[in-house]
Amino acid sequence: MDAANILKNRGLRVTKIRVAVLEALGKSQQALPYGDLQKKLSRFDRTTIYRTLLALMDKGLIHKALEENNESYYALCSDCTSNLHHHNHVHFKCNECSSVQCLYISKEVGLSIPEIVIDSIEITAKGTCSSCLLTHLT
Amino acid sequence: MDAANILKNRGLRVTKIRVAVLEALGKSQQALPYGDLQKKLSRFDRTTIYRTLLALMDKGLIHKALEENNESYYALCSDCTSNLHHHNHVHFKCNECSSVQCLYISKEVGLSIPEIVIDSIEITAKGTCSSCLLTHLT
DNA sequence: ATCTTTTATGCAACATTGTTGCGTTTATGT
DNA sequence: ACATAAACGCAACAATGTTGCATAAAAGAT
Repeated sequence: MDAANILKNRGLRVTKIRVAVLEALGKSQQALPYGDLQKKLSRFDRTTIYRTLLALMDKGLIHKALEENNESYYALCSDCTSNLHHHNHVHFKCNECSSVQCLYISKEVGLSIPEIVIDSIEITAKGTCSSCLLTHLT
Repeated sequence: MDAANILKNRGLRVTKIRVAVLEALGKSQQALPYGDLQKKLSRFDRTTIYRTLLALMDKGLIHKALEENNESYYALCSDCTSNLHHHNHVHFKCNECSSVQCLYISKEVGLSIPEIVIDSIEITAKGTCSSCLLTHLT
C-alpha cells in the first residue's frame, strides 16, 4: 500500500510532507534521527516537520524507536492502529555507527513486581551492527 | 559512606554541588528529572549542574535512568566503578505521575540475533507505581 | 471544475536543553 | 599559608521543541 492510502486509512489528509516522511522512513531499513529527517526534508519548515511527526505518531504510523543524547529516532510502525500501539519488538543501537533499528523478534519479558502494575516493557539492545562488524574484517 | 568520601574514592574533588547532587539523588527513592535537580540546585549555575552530572556519570556514580520527552532522569548507581558500568537493572516509569525508579531485580534477557553482537540490554517498564495505585483505592 | 470548509503549512517568536570558552574562584597537597 | 590544578560562574551560542496566527492547501459538496 502506498503512503497516500496509508494516510487516508488513518483519517489523515494526504500532504506532501506526510508522504515524504513515510517514504523516507519506509526506504530506510533503520530508524532515522530527527536531524537526518530535517536534512532530507529541508524544503519544509521545521515546525511542520515536528507537527507531522506528532500527527503520524498519534495515528500509530510511526514511533520513537529511541531517545538518546537528545536525539529522537523515528521508525515506521509495523502493526499499530490509531488506538492501539504494539511495540513489543526490540530496538537496537549500534555503539559504533549510532544506527538504530527495530528488531522484529518476539521477546516476551515476564516481569512482576509487588505493588506495581506493569503495562508495557521496552527493550533496547546495544552492540555492534552487521555492517560495522563487516568493516572490522577488512 | 558519606558523599565526600564517595567522591574522593573516585578521584573527584569534593565540591558543594557534587555533594548536593549526590545527596539529592540519595535522598530520593526515585530518579530525578533534570528539571527537578535544577530547582533543588538553583543556587548553582546551570552550566555547573550539567558539568557536575557529566563528571558524576563519567565516574560511575550516577546514571541516566531514562530519557523521555527531552527529559533526562538521573539516579545513583548501585555498583558501578569508574571503568565499568553495570546497569542490568530495570527502569520503571509510572504513566500517571511520571515518576521513574530503578528496580533492582536481576533480569537476564537472553537475546541473540544473527550478524549482530549485543553488548548490553536495557529494560524499561511502564505502568502504575505503588503510590498511584493507592490513590485509586480512595 | 469551482466553491466552501476544514485542516495543514509557514513564519515569527519563544522556551528549554545542552555546550563551549574564558576569567575567576576554590579544593587539595606541600 | 602557598602554589597549582581543577572547578565554577558568566556570557554566548546551538539545537530541540512549542505556540499563535495569517496564509495556503486538501477534501467533499455543488
